[in-house]
Amino acid sequence: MIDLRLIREQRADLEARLKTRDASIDLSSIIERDERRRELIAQVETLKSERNQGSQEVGRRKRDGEDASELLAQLAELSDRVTALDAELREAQQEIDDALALLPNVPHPSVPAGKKDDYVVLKTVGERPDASFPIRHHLELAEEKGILDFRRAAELAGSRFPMYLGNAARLEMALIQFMFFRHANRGYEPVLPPFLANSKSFYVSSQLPKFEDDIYHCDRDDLYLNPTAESLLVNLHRDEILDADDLPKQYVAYTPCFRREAGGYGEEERGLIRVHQFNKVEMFKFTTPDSSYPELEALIADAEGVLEALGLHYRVVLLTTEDMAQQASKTVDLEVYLPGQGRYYEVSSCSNCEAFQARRGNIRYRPAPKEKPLYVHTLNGSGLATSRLMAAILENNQNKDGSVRVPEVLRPWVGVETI
RNA sequence: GGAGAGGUAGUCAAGUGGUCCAAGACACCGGUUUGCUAAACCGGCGAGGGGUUCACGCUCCUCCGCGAGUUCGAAUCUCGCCCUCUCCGCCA
Repeated sequence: MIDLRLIREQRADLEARLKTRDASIDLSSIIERDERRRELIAQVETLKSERNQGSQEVGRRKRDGEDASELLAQLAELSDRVTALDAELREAQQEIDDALALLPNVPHPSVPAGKKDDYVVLKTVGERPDASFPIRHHLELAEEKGILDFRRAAELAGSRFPMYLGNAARLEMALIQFMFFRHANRGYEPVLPPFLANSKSFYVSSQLPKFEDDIYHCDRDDLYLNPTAESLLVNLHRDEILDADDLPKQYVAYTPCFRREAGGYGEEERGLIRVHQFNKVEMFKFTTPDSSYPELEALIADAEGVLEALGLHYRVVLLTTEDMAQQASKTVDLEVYLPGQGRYYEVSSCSNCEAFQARRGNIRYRPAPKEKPLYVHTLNGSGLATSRLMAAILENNQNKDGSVRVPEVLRPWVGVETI
């Protein structure tokens, strides 16, 4: 969430920047409630101070055997007023918190203002595959080979759940292993977190309260299924004050990801493009504020390294203000080209959330001994999501006879050169 | 799931209704002494919020797992919940 003090002190500038994300944003009601809140604080604290002094006087009189009955009556009345004002204050605070929870993060100045399609292509790497023969859609090809079976998966769980069989299962596990160990061997602490978590955790990541419809919920236990390990990893240091010397702290996790995709999807997202369950290797960093943007560049480079190692053609895209997730200040996507679809698809999203999540999760660091703790910056990046990678490999590495070349780096796990 | 014990500041830990405005120790920071290191001694040392100040600061409120309640007053009493440990049950 955004710092309330900043809203109070730099309202005009802040509001202008937020409107580039959502033109309907208006900070006036938050400002008014904050003024009311501070008035109440001043009143209630004066009364509490009086009450505390009075109560101490009661204690003294009782010890000294003096009469305190008149004072007690006054204090009882005082205490009632405190209770009433406290309730009013709580309400004002809650209204402010609720409003703040829905505001998006302030976009970084380098982020282009505009709609989804106004994205900026920062660079393009590699070449599209040789189109001397018609490339087949990954779904047709995989079903023909019997290595992807959505029909049987639907019997188990409904539509849009994948079932990998045989060489697809091997390839999927190989991708996970390859990416997980690659990052783990390059300075990211490996983590296998719980795959379910409570509402507080998803509030910190900012999936809640705004995007509740997008995630699965287990009613009986009041737990949510992980939609992205970002949500889990950001909670790793919740309510902690980290040592400046330990920053940046960087982690890599493997988790399955579950998404309801409540909005639905069209024909162009057949197959593995948009599914309720997919596997993802996620990178996450906790950094100091002044190093978070250099760390974002490093994060993007680490994600790119995977695509380069797999030999896939991709481009790097800077998202616009309207297209970013609520918590992000700046987001760069890696998009891989799928010749079967004739377009690029996101396989990684790397964001700097600055202090937005840190403030929600109370994640701080101490710049130097004795100095006041400050909020860290948090960054997340897929490194990468497997389902679309699988589609990318099936389409990009296709041979004329329908066989598929297994990328060199995955062969130790897959065990064969072609599928 | 059942029974019991517990949760206090960075760590350990005292505290069972009123100078608790949370003792003490360790760790950490500064200083004194000192061939060096160490030790000893002295001092400092939690967080959030409000007010005030150019600022250093001063001042008030809140926080003893979380949330309600009783009371003039709660770390302390009551209720609910969460977590940890031990034992039992179940189980990959």
